[in-house]
Amino acid sequence: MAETQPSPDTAAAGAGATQQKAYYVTTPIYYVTAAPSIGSAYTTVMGDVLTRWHRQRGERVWYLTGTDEHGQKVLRAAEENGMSPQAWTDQLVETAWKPVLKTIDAANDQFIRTTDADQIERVQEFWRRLHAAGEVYEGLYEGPYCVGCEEFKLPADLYLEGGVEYCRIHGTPVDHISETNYFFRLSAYADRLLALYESQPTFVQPESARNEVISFVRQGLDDLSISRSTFDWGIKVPWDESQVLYVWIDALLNYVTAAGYGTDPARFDSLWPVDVHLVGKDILRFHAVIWPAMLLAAGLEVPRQVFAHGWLLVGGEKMSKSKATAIAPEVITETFGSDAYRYYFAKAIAFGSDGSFSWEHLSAVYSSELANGLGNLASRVTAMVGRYFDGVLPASEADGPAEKALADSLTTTVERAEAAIDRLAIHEAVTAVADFVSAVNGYLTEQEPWKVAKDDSDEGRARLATILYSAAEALRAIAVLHNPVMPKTSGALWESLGADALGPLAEQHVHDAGRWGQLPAGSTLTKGDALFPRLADDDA
RNA sequence: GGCGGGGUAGCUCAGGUGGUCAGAGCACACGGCUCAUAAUCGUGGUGUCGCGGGUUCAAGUCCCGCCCCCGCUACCA
Repeated sequence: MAETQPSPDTAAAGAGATQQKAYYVTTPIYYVTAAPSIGSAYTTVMGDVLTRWHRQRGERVWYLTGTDEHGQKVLRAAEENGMSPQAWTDQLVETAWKPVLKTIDAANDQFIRTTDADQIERVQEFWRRLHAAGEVYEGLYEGPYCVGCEEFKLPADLYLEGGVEYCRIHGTPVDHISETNYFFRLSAYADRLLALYESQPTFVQPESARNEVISFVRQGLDDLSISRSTFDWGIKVPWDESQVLYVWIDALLNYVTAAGYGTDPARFDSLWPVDVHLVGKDILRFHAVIWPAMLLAAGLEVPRQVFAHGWLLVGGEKMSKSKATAIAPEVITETFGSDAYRYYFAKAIAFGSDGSFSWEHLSAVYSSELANGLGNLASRVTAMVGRYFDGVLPASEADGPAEKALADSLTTTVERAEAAIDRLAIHEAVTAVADFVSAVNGYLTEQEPWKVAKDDSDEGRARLATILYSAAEALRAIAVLHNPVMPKTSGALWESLGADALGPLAEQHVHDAGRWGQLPAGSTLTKGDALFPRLADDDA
């Protein structure tokens, strides 16, 4: 996989050209302590649907994902596996994190690693500047330290007994020690952050996330320790090589490094500020508090939005690796394919809320909506055009109220979906299209083309032609509108409709998808393999 | 403890400024149809809207109390 895949329009812009600001979206940089689960893949899929949708509006888009590889946990995992941390992350990234992008069919434009030489250099430069500007000072970090763990502990990792704090892992009393660290003057930014949340109300979304962030900052902010001296797997503090930067403090900067900060001003101007940082709500604070403060300190623009999605719940609980409820994406795609995988997560879970995952639900959605709904619709339409018109799409000559209603329904569908995408209500956008699929199935059942086909009169033939043309035209729009969610299936549908005359599917703009009558008469329709094969009993 | 979110049909969830707000999808039952992946379309029931009080002509919808679940309450990411 290429680190950077310039999109066609990037290349077309040419050197020196003033580029339109791209719609820039990021996933978190995933922490590589283990292989990816459907939890991390969920974020990537949602970002992928969102960015594919924007691309299909004809916008210039940049979609970034990547991995976060420093810190004590990674170091420890590497040691447990008898490897150097670099070798450990190298193999995990290559064998697990990059391949999962293919598994879920993500079309990211770039993949950044926090261990990339470029990233390291930019991070050091960034902090050198803040240090020089007086935003960083040397201080004492004090906290409970467990000798057994060889690390500072969090309050949650301790229990109190007889007024003494014990480490939960070792059951031994912790020491209170201090080390010299460097601190970022985060406390100085509380007011500016609150002003930001106020003046840019959608900076943190959804509302529940915004409220949590605001209430957190209102409590006041302490300065942030940004360096560690007890281990060395990290980026060296540029003015004090005995310390490494705290992992988040280097990781967050990936979003600007990837955009060309400090290396490519023109590129940076065309990408920054980021339009949306997609994050899980567990890492909201880093993105909604610390990150904008860092940017403000550096005199850079803050993100336009940080959007926190919910947990995937399995059996009512947050999916977790320790409870063995974590599911690898490929376990699902092996049975259902990447398109159904994407469709399920994009539609069945309200983006921004927690969502329940279950195999039963996944199977039910696949069967009813994809196999029986969309797949069967494509099947019946192509079969009838084949049977009654030898596979050649007839012209629509006898439009009536039913066709008008269908076309109107499509117009509404596009409006609904577009509006939903603008609010990042991705599930609503997909639902709008799914509802239209149902409407087309209803249209066919009501128009009964198989009965009209028995009428050999000119009027009968014209009516039959109109019904089948309309159904095929509706499928054309469905292919376009579902392409961001299910690119493989939509491509197959596009092909089976013989829609190539309209150009490549990816170049069909969503806002134009509702214009009725685009599919040319005379197109050759072929009934290919089932778009979504029925599940075998043991899969359901 | 404080703050925030939530407890609504078998399942997943909408609704929530008080009066067709008792809903959708799935599942289930019955009927239509037979072009299609035994698919599709229509119809139908299901619920003390967490518990107990209160305000009101009228309360899932407002007020009070209580129970339960989840998140946040800073440096694991």
